[in-house]
Formats: sequence, C-alpha cells, structure tokens
Amino acid sequence: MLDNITNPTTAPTRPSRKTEDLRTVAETARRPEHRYGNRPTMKDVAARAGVGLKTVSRVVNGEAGVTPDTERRVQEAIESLGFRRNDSARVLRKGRTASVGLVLEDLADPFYGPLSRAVEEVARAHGALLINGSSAEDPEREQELALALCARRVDGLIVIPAGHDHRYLEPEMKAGVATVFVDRPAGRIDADAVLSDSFGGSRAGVAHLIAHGHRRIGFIGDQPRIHTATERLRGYRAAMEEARLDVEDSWVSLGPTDPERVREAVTAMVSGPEPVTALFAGNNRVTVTAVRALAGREHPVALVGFDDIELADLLGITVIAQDAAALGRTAAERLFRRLDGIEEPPAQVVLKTTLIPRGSGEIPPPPSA
Amino acid sequence: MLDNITNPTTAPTRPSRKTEDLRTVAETARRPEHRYGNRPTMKDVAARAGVGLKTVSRVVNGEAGVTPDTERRVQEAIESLGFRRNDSARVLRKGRTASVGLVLEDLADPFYGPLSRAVEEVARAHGALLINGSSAEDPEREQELALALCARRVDGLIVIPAGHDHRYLEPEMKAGVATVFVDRPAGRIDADAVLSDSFGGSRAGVAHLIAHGHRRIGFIGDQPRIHTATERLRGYRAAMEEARLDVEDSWVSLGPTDPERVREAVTAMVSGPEPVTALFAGNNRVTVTAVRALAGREHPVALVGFDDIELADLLGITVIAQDAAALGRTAAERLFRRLDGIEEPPAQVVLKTTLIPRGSGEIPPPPSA
DNA sequence: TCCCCCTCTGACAACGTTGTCCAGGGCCTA
DNA sequence: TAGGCCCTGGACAACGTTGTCAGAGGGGGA
Repeated sequence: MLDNITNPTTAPTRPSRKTEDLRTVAETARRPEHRYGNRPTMKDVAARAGVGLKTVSRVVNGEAGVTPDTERRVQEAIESLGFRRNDSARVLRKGRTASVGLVLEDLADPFYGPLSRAVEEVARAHGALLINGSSAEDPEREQELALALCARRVDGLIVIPAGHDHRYLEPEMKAGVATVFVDRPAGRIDADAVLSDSFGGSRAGVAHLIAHGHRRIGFIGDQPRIHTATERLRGYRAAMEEARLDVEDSWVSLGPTDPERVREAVTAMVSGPEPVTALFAGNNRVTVTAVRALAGREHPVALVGFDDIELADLLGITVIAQDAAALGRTAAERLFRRLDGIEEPPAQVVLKTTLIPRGSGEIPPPPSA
Repeated sequence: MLDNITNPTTAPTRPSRKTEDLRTVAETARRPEHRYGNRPTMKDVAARAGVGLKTVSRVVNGEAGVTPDTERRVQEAIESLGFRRNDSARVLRKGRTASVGLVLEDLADPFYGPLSRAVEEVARAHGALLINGSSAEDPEREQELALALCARRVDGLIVIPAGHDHRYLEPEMKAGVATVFVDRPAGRIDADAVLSDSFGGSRAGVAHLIAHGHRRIGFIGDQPRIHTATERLRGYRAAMEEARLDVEDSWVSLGPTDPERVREAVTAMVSGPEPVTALFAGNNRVTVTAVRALAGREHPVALVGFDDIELADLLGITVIAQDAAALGRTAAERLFRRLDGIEEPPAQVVLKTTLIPRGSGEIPPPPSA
C-alpha cells in the first residue's frame, strides 16, 4: 500500500556484449533526473571549498575544531551551491530520526485538531517533527499506518486505537519504538495510555440529569467496539443504577455517528407514548446532531453531551468537557520521557472531565412526566 | 533548532597506544543500545535463511525471480526475527521519500483540520505519508519548518504561508521539491497557489448586507500582513464603493484575532452615537467572538462572517463558506501531478465561495437608522 | 635544535538498502 | 551430447552522511 516509492521502469536488461554500452546505460540510470534533482552533497561542497568531506560535515553541524578561515570558505561554498544537508542520510547514520508518528482517527474532527497540535508542540520542543495519519476508525488502516511509521523508523508512536489488538506492535516496541496510546487503551498488550475519564464523566453527566428530575433518560453513543463508547455507556448505567432507575432497552442506542443514524435514534427516543425526557450524547458528533434534531421541538428535551463544542456556550448546551490538548500534551510528554531513557512500567493516566452547565442539561422534565 | 538528533556525548578520545583497547571502544560505540534497538537487518535475515542479501530484498519488495521454496524460507526468517524494512535506508538509496510536508498555521484551527485531512487522503492515494507542522503565523517558524522538511527530503511541500517572502524556497524548488501554496499566495516567487476567492466572497457578503438596507457596515479582520485579510477588506471596500457608500475609518479594524481585541472592536463599532448596523467578520475566529459579543444586545446587529462554522446553522449565522477540504485536495492533486512529472507554468487556482443566508445577515437595520 | 603535544584536517568505513551485473544450473533444441 | 538460453541467486557498489583515527603542521619547552 504505502509502498509505491518510484519504481522507474528500469530499462529492460537486454544483454549485450559491449561492456561500454552497459556502462553507459548504468551511468544514466544511476542518476535519474529526479533523484533529489541532483542536489549538491557534502562532497560537492568539499570539492568547491577545497577541503575534506569531514570538514564540511563539521561546519554544517557546528562542531568545534575548524579555523574561522576554513569555515568561511565552506560556508561560501554551501551558499553558492545551495547545499542543504540530507537528513535521510543523517538519520541512517545516526539511528534516530527525530520524528514521531501520530495515528489518530480523523484529523478533521475538531476533537483531534487540538490534540494533534499539542503533540506537535511537545515534539517541537524536543526538536522532532510530527508525521500523522488518520485511521478513519478502521483497524486495518491503523495497523498499516502504524507499521509504515515504524518502517520510517519514527522514534516514537502515539496511537489513538481503532482496533482492539495491538500485538502487531510488540516487535516494534521491543525494538525500541516508544509507544503511547491516547484516548483509548491498547488492546492485548501492556502499554502506556492516556485517557479521559469517560466512565466518571458520563456518570456525572447522567447524575446531573437525574438531579434535575429526569427519570427517563436516553443514551446515544458511538459503535460498541470503541472503548470510550462502552465506557460512557457504563457510566450511564452506573448513574441510573445508583438512582435505582431501570433502563429500558429502547433508551440505549450505540452505532455509527453519522447524522442519519443519530437523528433516527433521537427521534425514536423522544417520540412515542413514553418518550425519554432527557438525552445523554456520547460524543461531539452525536451532540451536534442531537441538538439539530431537537431544535424546534415544542416540548424541550434536556441534553448533556460528552465533549465540549465550539459555540456550545451560545447554544446553551451542557457538556462534559474533556481537554483534548491536555491529552495530547500528556501523551507526548510521556513519550519523550521514555525516549530520554526513563524506564517505568507502562501506566494508564486518566484525566478528569468537567461538567459545564449551560442550560440544556438543566431543563426539567415536563410536569406530565 | 530542529537539530538535536542524539548527540551521544562521544567518549572522550583520550589517546591510547593499545590498539586493542581502541578497537573495543569503537565496537561498543558502533552499536549503541538504542540504535534502532539493534533491529535485525536484511543481512541478518539473509544469514538466517541461508540466502543472499539481495534475495531477501527481492522477497521483501515482492520482486520476481525467487523460487517459492526460497521465498518461504526468507519469510520464515523475517517472521522469526521480527524484521521490518528500514525505510530510511530505502529512501536514501531510492531518492524519493514518498512523503510530503504540510506547513500550516495551526492544526487546532477548525479550518485547517479538514484541509489537512484532505491533503492526507490524496497523499495516501499516492502512497505517501504526511508530515505537518504549524507555523503559528510566524514567518520565521514557517521558514524553519519548511526547510527542515526539505532537509528530510520530502518529495513535495504544501505551504500555507505566514510570511511574504518565499525566496528561501527557490533553491529547494529548483532542486526538485514540488511546492504548492494554499490559502494565500507565495511571496516574491512564482509558484502554484490554490486560493479561495476572498475578494469576491467578501464583496458578495457585504453586498448582501447592503441589499438588506444597511449603510453603516463595519469590517473586522485579521492582521493586515495576512493576504486573505487584506483581500477581504478590499472586497468590503469594493462592495461599499459600488453602492456609493463612504467608509468611515472607525468602521474598519484589522489586527490579531484574539477574543479580547475582537470583542473591543465589536463593542466600539456598535456603540456610540452613530453605531454600525451590520458587521462583516473577516474569518471564523472573528465571527465566533462577534457572535458572542453581540449576543444579548437589545438592538440586533446584522452579521455576515467569512468561513463556515460548525453549528452556525443552529445559531442562524449567515456566512461566506469556503471549502477547506477542496482547497487541500486541489492543492495536493496539483502537487502530485507535478511529482508525476507534468510540466506546466505555475498557476493560481481560485475556488469559489458560497453565501449561505441563515438569518443573521438578513436582519434589517433598525428603523431609526 | 629536538621533541612533544596540541590543533586542525582528511581518509576511510559504516549505516541498511537497492541496482547492476555475473555465475551457475537446469532445460530445451539441434 | 553440446550449445544456448532462461531462471535464480549472490557479490558488490552506491546513496550521503557521521564516527574513528591518523597525519600534518606549528608552537613551546628542554
């Protein structure tokens, strides 16, 4: 898949007796035009400056032991040739790439933007670049991406898991790729993870609704194979149980979070003879669709959503906020501590969530209910 | 800056007469523990499988010319050693990295998430990975990032410029780094660019307000050194001029888009003896703050914002929408066409914007005005 | 004057992979 | 059975950089 590095349809090796001919072909093939566009190398710089290769290397890397005069000559040669060090070669030689990989679900999701940015900032502070890819919630794609990053020899990997089995990363981790999971724990391996308190947050949100008088509360969440989805459902059930409220099957809906599915689920729960009076939305996408679906209903339905959303303050949406940037930052810091050689057993860090009441969660149930 | 690839404080080269000693030191240093964690190489695989190096390479790359039996032996060796090809070395040898760089302003900005994702998808379709970095609107950081990416020998570069002088990229582009600018044009060099129609969109938005009866319209935009900011202001002025409306100095405010500054600007414009009756917001961040600042005012102020925003439909905010994903996709496609060797003169592609009326832009001015 | 040491410099190998080319063996044909 | 061809496999160099080490040159002390 991620494999089609140019395969420049090599000239058919038709045999020939004349070595000169072959030599010519070889020479031509050896320097295809787009090979780095024939960029100057340190060797070229050295030749131009009339110094040795290693001296150029020293200048480029600011190592000590070069006379000012020599350094100047080298610098001039660098300037005039437009030389730029080839970090690919450097990486090969040094064994560290100064880059980390981030596998997330969807870079376009407003939840992951700040997370990714936070990781990037920490990486930058450590002089590393960030390569990121979206798994689109597809375990196979997650694996493909993560392994491609390992093949690039990223120093570390931050993964927001789509799948539930990460044993495929074991050889990589053993080989020294620092790995931290975020937002969801790793499956079937022992690894660092940084999570939000989905269970606790959800329980608090549902308890909030119960405290405002609701007894019939619906839960709409993501697909059950996603860890946070089931954790949040667990929080919902826990809160209901603690209030000694039964949960009817029709009050719970897990599944894809596309608008159509969510809209249907919302409509089903708030209609009928015995509708729910409040909804708990399992993530930002669900919340958004729920708000749209509920807008303009005559009997307002209370709503609490997991994840904060831009403009939620203006719309008065009560949410359980998690700090995406903090997730990313914490994970990245842990990653770099590992890269700095600190040995600790793998651990899970759980970040607290915050209930932000803004109105939608404080709507009381209709008197009839 | 991006330079601190491990510098493993080399053992002080204290001179010694005993060559054996030095040899030992050298051997130890040659294989520092964390050098790829001593990963197996093709050589190791070859030894284990009892075949030649090149044969392993052939198997790994799925090249023809290996007997099924040999292939099986090699595969087994790969499995049992946990071998994974080192793409760093591959890249060095092949000259193409199958990766592209994306320099944007802020990955956490909801406008850039979809853009970045779109670039990623196109890259993925071409078997390339995406390295991205945020310039934080700092020209120096943009340059640092772009050049670091070039040093990594990315095949191509997509840049959302923060600065106005991109001559620093000329040697890179000459050396074959395909480069496409997005959202804003390149400065002082001739290069591909994919833009939204800031001028036209802004003009249409302001004309929309004028058509609804407004005569006193304010413009709040980003810093004047940002191309889109001045283009949108130009669109504002054009619309006003076409309607033969004078623009008072106090109606125009350009500057940083942090909430404090924007809030002050909004307040200043809508207060006083002769307030504006409508506002045009120069980008998503301004729009958001403007909506907050205007919320709860007794006399509603009309508002049109540049960039669509999540939930804007529910809040009834009229916007000039641009398609961030299309920007990214178009730019990436152009990039890969260049990488495929298509030679065309650099061109600017301008994508249309869409006016989406949702209410806030259709509020008439108060009768008194 | 000679020797030692220190500073600066460059030759060389190595990083792990792939492209080129050659060799050996099996098979087919004459 | 010999000759030629194809198929498979391997030796080797090269990609561009950095670490090691040795040599050249100069200065200072004995």
